[in-house]
Amino acid sequence: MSSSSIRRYHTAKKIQSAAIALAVKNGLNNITTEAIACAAGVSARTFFNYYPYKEAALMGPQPDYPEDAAELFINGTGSLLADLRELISVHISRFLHEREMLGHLLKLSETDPKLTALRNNAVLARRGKMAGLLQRRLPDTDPRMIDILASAIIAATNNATQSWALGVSEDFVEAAMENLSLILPAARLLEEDD
Amino acid sequence: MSSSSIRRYHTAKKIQSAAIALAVKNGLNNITTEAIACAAGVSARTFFNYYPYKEAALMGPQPDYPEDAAELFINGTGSLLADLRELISVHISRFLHEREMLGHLLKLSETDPKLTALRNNAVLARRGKMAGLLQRRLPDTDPRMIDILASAIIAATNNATQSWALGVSEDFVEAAMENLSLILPAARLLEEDD
DNA sequence: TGATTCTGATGCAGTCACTGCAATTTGGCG
DNA sequence: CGCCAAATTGCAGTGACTGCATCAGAATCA
Repeated sequence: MSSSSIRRYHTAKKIQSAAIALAVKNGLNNITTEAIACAAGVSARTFFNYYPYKEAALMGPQPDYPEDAAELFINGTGSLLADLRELISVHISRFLHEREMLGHLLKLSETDPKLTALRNNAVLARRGKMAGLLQRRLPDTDPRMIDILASAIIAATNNATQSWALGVSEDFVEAAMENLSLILPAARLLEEDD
Repeated sequence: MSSSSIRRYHTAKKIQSAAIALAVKNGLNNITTEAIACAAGVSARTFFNYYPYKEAALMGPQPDYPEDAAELFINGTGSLLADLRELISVHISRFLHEREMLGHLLKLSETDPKLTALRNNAVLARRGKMAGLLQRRLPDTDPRMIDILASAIIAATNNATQSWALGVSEDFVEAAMENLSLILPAARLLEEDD
Protein backbone atom coordinates (compact mmCIF):
# COMPACT_ATOMS: atom_id res chain seq x y z
CA MET A 1 0.00 0.00 0.00
CA SER A 2 1.49 3.36 -1.01
CA SER A 3 1.84 6.06 1.62
CA SER A 4 -0.86 8.15 -0.04
CA SER A 5 -3.29 5.24 0.23
CA ILE A 6 -2.58 4.96 3.92
CA ARG A 7 -3.30 8.65 4.27
CA ARG A 8 -6.55 8.23 2.35
CA TYR A 9 -7.56 5.25 4.48
CA HIS A 10 -6.90 7.20 7.62
CA THR A 11 -9.04 10.14 6.55
CA ALA A 12 -11.81 7.79 5.48
CA LYS A 13 -11.77 6.19 8.91
CA LYS A 14 -11.76 9.56 10.64
CA ILE A 15 -14.87 10.58 8.73
CA GLN A 16 -16.53 7.26 9.49
CA SER A 17 -15.96 7.43 13.20
CA ALA A 18 -17.14 11.03 13.35
CA ALA A 19 -20.27 10.04 11.42
CA ILE A 20 -21.05 7.11 13.69
CA ALA A 21 -20.45 9.11 16.84
CA LEU A 22 -22.79 11.86 15.68
CA ALA A 23 -25.43 9.43 14.46
CA VAL A 24 -25.42 7.56 17.76
CA LYS A 25 -25.91 10.81 19.63
CA ASN A 26 -28.48 12.57 17.42
CA GLY A 27 -29.90 10.01 15.01
CA LEU A 28 -28.92 9.64 11.38
CA ASN A 29 -31.70 11.89 10.11
CA ASN A 30 -30.83 14.77 12.37
CA ILE A 31 -27.24 15.25 11.28
CA THR A 32 -26.04 16.93 8.12
CA THR A 33 -23.09 15.99 5.94
CA GLU A 34 -21.64 19.36 6.85
CA ALA A 35 -21.75 18.52 10.55
CA ILE A 36 -20.01 15.22 9.92
CA ALA A 37 -17.34 16.83 7.78
CA CYS A 38 -16.78 19.50 10.39
CA ALA A 39 -16.48 16.96 13.21
CA ALA A 40 -13.99 15.00 11.14
CA GLY A 41 -11.97 18.13 10.47
CA VAL A 42 -12.45 18.28 6.72
CA SER A 43 -14.50 20.49 4.45
CA ALA A 44 -18.01 19.63 3.32
CA ARG A 45 -16.75 19.18 -0.21
CA THR A 46 -14.03 16.77 0.87
CA PHE A 47 -16.61 14.58 2.54
CA PHE A 48 -17.97 13.76 -0.90
CA ASN A 49 -14.51 13.00 -2.21
CA TYR A 50 -14.54 10.05 0.16
CA TYR A 51 -18.13 8.89 0.26
CA PRO A 52 -20.73 9.33 -2.46
CA TYR A 53 -23.57 9.77 0.01
CA LYS A 54 -24.14 10.28 3.68
CA GLU A 55 -25.00 6.72 4.64
CA ALA A 56 -21.90 5.36 2.95
CA ALA A 57 -19.79 7.29 5.43
CA LEU A 58 -21.20 5.26 8.30
CA MET A 59 -20.29 2.03 6.56
CA GLY A 60 -16.75 3.29 6.02
CA PRO A 61 -14.15 1.87 3.65
CA GLN A 62 -15.22 -1.68 2.84
CA PRO A 63 -12.61 -4.23 3.92
CA ASP A 64 -11.69 -7.23 1.82
CA TYR A 65 -10.12 -10.50 2.88
CA PRO A 66 -6.37 -9.90 3.23
CA GLU A 67 -4.63 -10.99 0.06
CA ASP A 68 -1.98 -13.23 1.55
CA ALA A 69 -4.43 -15.07 3.75
CA ALA A 70 -6.73 -15.46 0.77
CA GLU A 71 -3.89 -17.03 -1.24
CA LEU A 72 -3.19 -19.44 1.59
CA PHE A 73 -6.84 -20.41 1.67
CA ILE A 74 -7.04 -21.01 -2.06
CA ASN A 75 -4.03 -23.30 -2.00
CA GLY A 76 -4.83 -24.86 1.36
CA THR A 77 -4.62 -28.60 1.82
CA GLY A 78 -6.62 -29.15 4.98
CA SER A 79 -10.36 -29.56 5.11
CA LEU A 80 -12.30 -26.59 3.85
CA LEU A 81 -13.52 -25.95 7.36
CA ALA A 82 -10.05 -25.91 8.88
CA ASP A 83 -8.62 -23.59 6.24
CA LEU A 84 -11.64 -21.35 6.50
CA ARG A 85 -10.88 -20.96 10.16
CA GLU A 86 -7.44 -19.61 9.32
CA LEU A 87 -8.82 -17.17 6.78
CA ILE A 88 -11.50 -15.58 8.92
CA SER A 89 -9.29 -15.56 11.92
CA VAL A 90 -6.69 -13.43 10.09
CA HIS A 91 -9.46 -11.35 8.59
CA ILE A 92 -11.08 -10.44 11.87
CA SER A 93 -7.78 -9.82 13.65
CA ARG A 94 -7.55 -6.48 11.88
CA PHE A 95 -10.77 -5.25 13.46
CA LEU A 96 -10.47 -6.43 17.01
CA HIS A 97 -9.99 -2.85 18.17
CA GLU A 98 -13.13 -1.64 16.41
CA ARG A 99 -15.53 -3.84 18.28
CA GLU A 100 -17.41 -1.01 19.91
CA MET A 101 -17.79 1.02 16.73
CA LEU A 102 -19.02 -2.07 14.92
CA GLY A 103 -21.60 -2.65 17.63
CA HIS A 104 -22.86 0.91 17.25
CA LEU A 105 -23.06 0.49 13.51
CA LEU A 106 -25.09 -2.69 13.84
CA LYS A 107 -27.54 -1.05 16.18
CA LEU A 108 -27.88 1.98 13.93
CA SER A 109 -28.58 -0.18 10.91
CA GLU A 110 -31.41 -1.81 12.79
CA THR A 111 -33.21 1.50 13.02
CA ASP A 112 -32.50 3.15 9.67
CA PRO A 113 -33.78 1.40 6.53
CA LYS A 114 -31.16 2.91 4.26
CA LEU A 115 -28.41 1.69 6.53
CA THR A 116 -30.04 -1.71 6.65
CA ALA A 117 -29.91 -1.78 2.89
CA LEU A 118 -26.26 -0.81 2.83
CA ARG A 119 -25.35 -3.38 5.43
CA ASN A 120 -27.17 -6.08 3.56
CA ASN A 121 -25.38 -4.98 0.47
CA ALA A 122 -22.05 -5.25 2.20
CA VAL A 123 -22.96 -8.75 3.34
CA LEU A 124 -23.79 -9.86 -0.16
CA ALA A 125 -20.70 -8.20 -1.56
CA ARG A 126 -18.68 -10.29 0.85
CA ARG A 127 -20.58 -13.34 -0.26
CA GLY A 128 -19.38 -12.57 -3.77
CA LYS A 129 -15.80 -12.38 -2.58
CA MET A 130 -16.15 -15.66 -0.74
CA ALA A 131 -17.65 -17.29 -3.81
CA GLY A 132 -14.65 -16.11 -5.82
CA LEU A 133 -12.24 -17.69 -3.34
CA LEU A 134 -14.19 -20.93 -3.21
CA GLN A 135 -14.33 -21.15 -6.97
CA ARG A 136 -10.56 -20.85 -7.18
CA ARG A 137 -10.03 -23.40 -4.44
CA LEU A 138 -12.48 -25.88 -5.96
CA PRO A 139 -12.21 -25.11 -9.68
CA ASP A 140 -14.21 -28.09 -10.90
CA THR A 141 -17.26 -27.47 -8.76
CA ASP A 142 -20.62 -26.37 -10.13
CA PRO A 143 -20.72 -22.58 -9.71
CA ARG A 144 -24.26 -22.79 -8.43
CA MET A 145 -23.07 -24.98 -5.59
CA ILE A 146 -20.26 -22.55 -4.90
CA ASP A 147 -22.79 -19.77 -4.65
CA ILE A 148 -24.96 -21.65 -2.23
CA LEU A 149 -22.05 -22.69 -0.07
CA ALA A 150 -20.74 -19.13 0.01
CA SER A 151 -24.15 -17.94 1.15
CA ALA A 152 -24.24 -20.42 3.97
CA ILE A 153 -20.72 -19.54 5.07
CA ILE A 154 -21.42 -15.82 5.07
CA ALA A 155 -24.65 -16.36 6.99
CA ALA A 156 -22.73 -18.35 9.56
CA THR A 157 -19.86 -15.91 9.98
CA ASN A 158 -22.31 -13.03 10.08
CA ASN A 159 -24.09 -14.58 12.98
CA ALA A 160 -20.75 -14.76 14.69
CA THR A 161 -19.87 -11.16 13.87
CA GLN A 162 -23.10 -9.93 15.34
CA SER A 163 -22.94 -11.86 18.55
CA TRP A 164 -19.34 -10.77 18.98
CA ALA A 165 -19.88 -7.10 18.19
CA LEU A 166 -22.94 -6.89 20.40
CA GLY A 167 -21.09 -8.50 23.28
CA VAL A 168 -22.94 -11.80 23.38
CA SER A 169 -19.88 -13.91 22.74
CA GLU A 170 -16.31 -13.04 23.59
CA ASP A 171 -14.28 -15.08 21.10
CA PHE A 172 -15.15 -14.34 17.52
CA VAL A 173 -13.34 -17.26 15.95
CA GLU A 174 -14.88 -19.77 18.29
CA ALA A 175 -18.37 -18.39 17.61
CA ALA A 176 -17.72 -18.54 13.88
CA MET A 177 -16.58 -22.16 13.98
CA GLU A 178 -19.60 -23.11 16.00
CA ASN A 179 -21.86 -21.52 13.40
CA LEU A 180 -19.99 -23.06 10.50
CA SER A 181 -20.44 -26.50 12.00
CA LEU A 182 -24.19 -25.96 11.80
CA ILE A 183 -24.19 -25.76 8.02
CA LEU A 184 -24.26 -29.47 7.31
CA PRO A 185 -27.01 -30.34 9.79
CA ALA A 186 -28.99 -27.38 8.48
CA ALA A 187 -28.75 -28.70 4.96
CA ARG A 188 -29.88 -32.13 6.12
CA LEU A 189 -33.16 -30.64 7.32
CA LEU A 190 -34.20 -30.28 3.71
CA GLU A 191 -34.57 -33.96 3.01
CA GLU A 192 -36.13 -35.11 6.24
CA ASP A 193 -39.85 -35.46 6.79
CA ASP A 194 -41.09 -34.09 10.04
CA MET B 1 -57.36 -6.80 0.12
CA SER B 2 -59.64 -3.74 0.18
CA SER B 3 -60.46 -1.98 -3.06
CA SER B 4 -58.43 1.05 -2.05
CA SER B 5 -55.35 -1.14 -1.53
CA ILE B 6 -55.78 -2.51 -5.01
CA ARG B 7 -55.84 1.01 -6.32
CA ARG B 8 -52.68 1.85 -4.41
CA TYR B 9 -50.96 -1.24 -5.71
CA HIS B 10 -51.89 -0.37 -9.24
CA THR B 11 -50.50 3.15 -9.01
CA ALA B 12 -47.33 1.83 -7.40
CA LYS B 13 -46.88 -0.55 -10.31
CA LYS B 14 -47.58 2.18 -12.86
CA ILE B 15 -44.86 4.33 -11.35
CA GLN B 16 -42.47 1.41 -11.24
CA SER B 17 -42.92 0.47 -14.86
CA ALA B 18 -42.58 4.09 -15.97
CA ALA B 19 -39.40 4.36 -13.93
CA ILE B 20 -37.89 1.20 -15.37
CA ALA B 21 -38.81 2.13 -18.92
CA LEU B 22 -37.19 5.55 -18.57
CA ALA B 23 -34.12 4.17 -16.83
CA VAL B 24 -33.59 1.57 -19.53
CA LYS B 25 -33.77 4.26 -22.20
CA ASN B 26 -31.77 7.06 -20.57
CA GLY B 27 -29.89 5.60 -17.62
CA LEU B 28 -30.90 5.99 -13.99
CA ASN B 29 -28.75 9.06 -13.43
CA ASN B 30 -30.18 10.98 -16.34
CA ILE B 31 -33.81 10.91 -15.30
CA THR B 32 -35.49 13.04 -12.64
CA THR B 33 -38.19 12.02 -10.25
CA GLU B 34 -40.35 14.61 -11.96
CA ALA B 35 -39.92 12.89 -15.33
CA ILE B 36 -40.87 9.54 -13.83
CA ALA B 37 -43.93 11.00 -12.12
CA CYS B 38 -44.99 12.70 -15.32
CA ALA B 39 -44.58 9.54 -17.39
CA ALA B 40 -46.64 7.65 -14.81
CA GLY B 41 -49.34 10.31 -14.94
CA VAL B 42 -49.04 11.52 -11.37
CA SER B 43 -47.65 14.63 -9.76
CA ALA B 44 -44.09 14.93 -8.51
CA ARG B 45 -45.38 15.07 -4.98
CA THR B 46 -47.40 11.90 -5.36
CA PHE B 47 -44.31 10.03 -6.46
CA PHE B 48 -42.94 10.45 -2.96
CA ASN B 49 -46.17 9.28 -1.41
CA TYR B 50 -45.38 5.91 -2.94
CA TYR B 51 -41.61 5.65 -2.80
CA PRO B 52 -39.29 7.34 -0.33
CA TYR B 53 -36.53 7.78 -2.91
CA LYS B 54 -35.95 7.46 -6.60
CA GLU B 55 -34.28 4.08 -6.65
CA ALA B 56 -37.05 2.51 -4.59
CA ALA B 57 -39.46 3.21 -7.43
CA LEU B 58 -37.50 0.87 -9.70
CA MET B 59 -37.73 -1.92 -7.16
CA GLY B 60 -41.47 -1.39 -6.89
CA PRO B 61 -43.76 -2.67 -4.14
CA GLN B 62 -41.94 -5.51 -2.42
CA PRO B 63 -43.89 -8.77 -2.67
CA ASP B 64 -44.16 -11.18 0.20
CA TYR B 65 -44.93 -14.88 0.13
CA PRO B 66 -48.72 -15.24 -0.26
CA GLU B 67 -50.28 -15.79 3.13
CA ASP B 68 -52.32 -18.86 2.39
CA ALA B 69 -49.43 -20.64 0.69
CA ALA B 70 -47.20 -19.68 3.60
CA GLU B 71 -49.69 -21.23 6.04
CA LEU B 72 -49.75 -24.42 3.99
CA PHE B 73 -45.97 -24.53 4.06
CA ILE B 74 -45.76 -24.05 7.80
CA ASN B 75 -48.18 -26.87 8.45
CA GLY B 76 -46.94 -29.07 5.59
CA THR B 77 -46.34 -32.75 6.20
CA GLY B 78 -44.16 -33.69 3.23
CA SER B 79 -40.40 -33.30 3.11
CA LEU B 80 -39.21 -29.73 3.46
CA LEU B 81 -38.05 -29.80 -0.13
CA ALA B 82 -41.39 -30.93 -1.49
CA ASP B 83 -43.40 -28.37 0.47
CA LEU B 84 -40.94 -25.68 -0.49
CA ARG B 85 -41.65 -26.45 -4.09
CA GLU B 86 -45.32 -25.72 -3.55
CA LEU B 87 -44.59 -22.45 -1.81
CA ILE B 88 -42.26 -20.94 -4.35
CA SER B 89 -44.35 -22.21 -7.19
CA VAL B 90 -47.40 -20.31 -5.92
CA HIS B 91 -45.20 -17.33 -5.11
CA ILE B 92 -43.73 -17.00 -8.58
CA SER B 93 -47.02 -17.63 -10.36
CA ARG B 94 -48.05 -14.08 -9.55
CA PHE B 95 -45.14 -12.64 -11.51
CA LEU B 96 -45.06 -14.77 -14.60
CA HIS B 97 -46.28 -11.84 -16.69
CA GLU B 98 -43.54 -9.53 -15.42
CA ARG B 99 -40.64 -11.54 -16.69
CA GLU B 100 -39.40 -8.89 -19.10
CA MET B 101 -39.59 -6.06 -16.59
CA LEU B 102 -37.77 -8.19 -14.05
CA GLY B 103 -35.02 -8.87 -16.57
CA HIS B 104 -34.61 -5.15 -17.18
CA LEU B 105 -34.45 -4.52 -13.48
CA LEU B 106 -31.76 -7.14 -12.99
CA LYS B 107 -29.65 -5.65 -15.77
CA LEU B 108 -30.09 -2.14 -14.40
CA SER B 109 -29.01 -3.21 -10.96
CA GLU B 110 -25.82 -4.59 -12.41
CA THR B 111 -24.82 -1.13 -13.55
CA ASP B 112 -26.00 1.12 -10.76
CA PRO B 113 -24.46 0.62 -7.31
CA LYS B 114 -27.44 2.03 -5.43
CA LEU B 115 -29.74 -0.34 -7.22
CA THR B 116 -27.38 -3.20 -6.48
CA ALA B 117 -27.61 -2.31 -2.83
CA LEU B 118 -31.38 -2.21 -2.92
CA ARG B 119 -31.58 -5.51 -4.71
CA ASN B 120 -29.28 -7.15 -2.24
CA ASN B 121 -31.38 -5.68 0.50
CA ALA B 122 -34.52 -7.15 -1.00
CA VAL B 123 -32.80 -10.51 -1.18
CA LEU B 124 -31.85 -10.43 2.48
CA ALA B 125 -35.29 -9.19 3.46
CA ARG B 126 -36.71 -12.24 1.75
CA ARG B 127 -34.21 -14.37 3.58
CA GLY B 128 -35.65 -12.98 6.79
CA LYS B 129 -39.15 -13.91 5.71
CA MET B 130 -38.01 -17.40 4.81
CA ALA B 131 -36.30 -17.77 8.16
CA GLY B 132 -39.54 -16.78 9.85
CA LEU B 133 -41.46 -19.45 7.98
CA LEU B 134 -38.83 -22.10 8.67
CA GLN B 135 -38.77 -21.27 12.35
CA ARG B 136 -42.51 -21.75 12.58
CA ARG B 137 -42.38 -24.99 10.66
CA LEU B 138 -39.48 -26.37 12.72
CA PRO B 139 -40.02 -24.71 16.10
CA ASP B 140 -37.48 -26.75 17.99
CA THR B 141 -34.56 -26.07 15.67
CA ASP B 142 -31.56 -23.92 16.60
CA PRO B 143 -32.31 -20.46 15.18
CA ARG B 144 -28.77 -20.22 13.88
CA MET B 145 -29.36 -23.31 11.77
CA ILE B 146 -32.61 -21.82 10.55
CA ASP B 147 -30.76 -18.72 9.48
CA ILE B 148 -28.15 -20.67 7.59
CA LEU B 149 -30.69 -22.86 5.88
CA ALA B 150 -32.75 -19.84 4.89
CA SER B 151 -29.65 -18.27 3.36
CA ALA B 152 -28.93 -21.33 1.31
CA ILE B 153 -32.53 -21.58 0.13
CA ILE B 154 -32.68 -17.95 -0.89
CA ALA B 155 -29.35 -18.24 -2.69
CA ALA B 156 -30.70 -21.22 -4.59
CA THR B 157 -34.03 -19.69 -5.56
CA ASN B 158 -32.28 -16.47 -6.49
CA ASN B 159 -30.09 -18.29 -8.91
CA ALA B 160 -33.26 -19.65 -10.42
CA THR B 161 -34.95 -16.26 -10.59
CA GLN B 162 -32.01 -14.78 -12.42
CA SER B 163 -31.65 -17.48 -14.99
CA TRP B 164 -35.38 -17.38 -15.60
CA ALA B 165 -35.71 -13.60 -15.84
CA LEU B 166 -32.69 -13.32 -18.11
CA GLY B 167 -34.03 -15.99 -20.40
CA VAL B 168 -31.49 -18.72 -19.66
CA SER B 169 -34.02 -21.21 -18.38
CA GLU B 170 -37.67 -21.40 -19.32
CA ASP B 171 -39.27 -23.09 -16.33
CA PHE B 172 -38.70 -21.26 -13.09
CA VAL B 173 -39.88 -23.98 -10.74
CA GLU B 174 -37.73 -26.60 -12.39
CA ALA B 175 -34.67 -24.36 -12.19
CA ALA B 176 -35.40 -23.65 -8.54
CA MET B 177 -35.69 -27.32 -7.65
CA GLU B 178 -32.46 -28.07 -9.42
CA ASN B 179 -30.71 -25.40 -7.40
CA LEU B 180 -32.29 -26.50 -4.14
CA SER B 181 -31.05 -30.00 -4.69
CA LEU B 182 -27.50 -28.62 -4.73
CA ILE B 183 -27.68 -27.40 -1.16
CA LEU B 184 -26.83 -30.69 0.52
CA PRO B 185 -23.86 -31.57 -1.73
CA ALA B 186 -22.62 -28.01 -1.31
CA ALA B 187 -22.67 -28.37 2.45
CA ARG B 188 -20.76 -31.63 2.21
CA LEU B 189 -17.86 -29.82 0.57
CA LEU B 190 -17.04 -28.28 3.90
CA GLU B 191 -15.90 -31.46 5.56
CA GLU B 192 -14.02 -33.06 2.72
CA ASP B 193 -10.30 -32.71 2.17
CA ASP B 194 -9.27 -32.01 -1.38
C1' DT C 1 17.95 25.14 -2.73
C1' DG C 2 14.55 26.46 -5.85
C1' DA C 3 11.53 25.28 -9.78
C1' DT C 4 7.99 22.05 -11.08
C1' DT C 5 4.56 19.05 -10.92
C1' DC C 6 1.19 16.20 -9.07
C1' DT C 7 -2.28 14.88 -5.62
C1' DG C 8 -5.64 16.06 -2.70
C1' DA C 9 -8.42 19.86 -0.20
C1' DT C 10 -11.40 23.60 -0.68
C1' DG C 11 -14.98 27.23 -2.01
C1' DC C 12 -18.70 28.34 -4.74
C1' DA C 13 -22.69 28.00 -7.38
C1' DG C 14 -26.17 25.33 -9.14
C1' DT C 15 -29.46 21.26 -9.57
C1' DC C 16 -32.44 18.21 -7.87
C1' DA C 17 -33.96 14.79 -4.30
C1' DC C 18 -36.99 14.88 -0.68
C1' DT C 19 -40.27 16.81 3.27
C1' DG C 20 -44.15 19.24 5.83
C1' DC C 21 -48.15 21.46 5.42
C1' DA C 22 -52.42 22.90 3.89
C1' DA C 23 -55.76 22.78 0.33
C1' DT C 24 -58.34 20.16 -3.05
C1' DT C 25 -60.12 16.30 -5.46
C1' DT C 26 -61.80 11.69 -5.81
C1' DG C 27 -64.35 7.68 -5.18
C1' DG C 28 -67.22 4.85 -2.27
C1' DC C 29 -71.45 4.66 0.37
C1' DG C 30 -75.82 5.58 2.58
C1' DC D 1 -77.37 14.01 -3.66
C1' DG D 2 -74.38 14.75 0.34
C1' DC D 3 -70.73 12.85 3.47
C1' DC D 4 -66.36 10.90 4.72
C1' DA D 5 -61.91 9.07 4.24
C1' DA D 6 -58.25 8.37 1.22
C1' DA D 7 -55.58 10.03 -2.37
C1' DT D 8 -53.65 13.77 -4.97
C1' DT D 9 -51.60 18.03 -5.49
C1' DG D 10 -48.99 22.71 -5.10
C1' DC D 11 -45.80 25.22 -2.76
C1' DA D 12 -42.02 26.49 -0.24
C1' DG D 13 -38.03 25.15 2.04
C1' DT D 14 -33.86 22.25 3.40
C1' DG D 15 -30.03 19.90 2.42
C1' DA D 16 -27.71 16.16 -0.40
C1' DC D 17 -24.71 16.00 -4.10
C1' DT D 18 -21.97 17.67 -8.54
C1' DG D 19 -18.78 20.33 -11.75
C1' DC D 20 -15.48 23.39 -11.93
C1' DA D 21 -11.87 26.35 -10.92
C1' DT D 22 -8.50 27.29 -7.52
C1' DC D 23 -5.24 26.46 -3.93
C1' DA D 24 -1.97 24.20 -0.46
C1' DG D 25 1.28 20.82 0.34
C1' DA D 26 4.39 17.30 -0.59
C1' DA D 27 7.36 14.75 -3.61
C1' DT D 28 10.65 15.04 -7.64
C1' DC D 29 14.22 16.76 -10.14
C1' DA D 30 17.59 20.08 -12.04
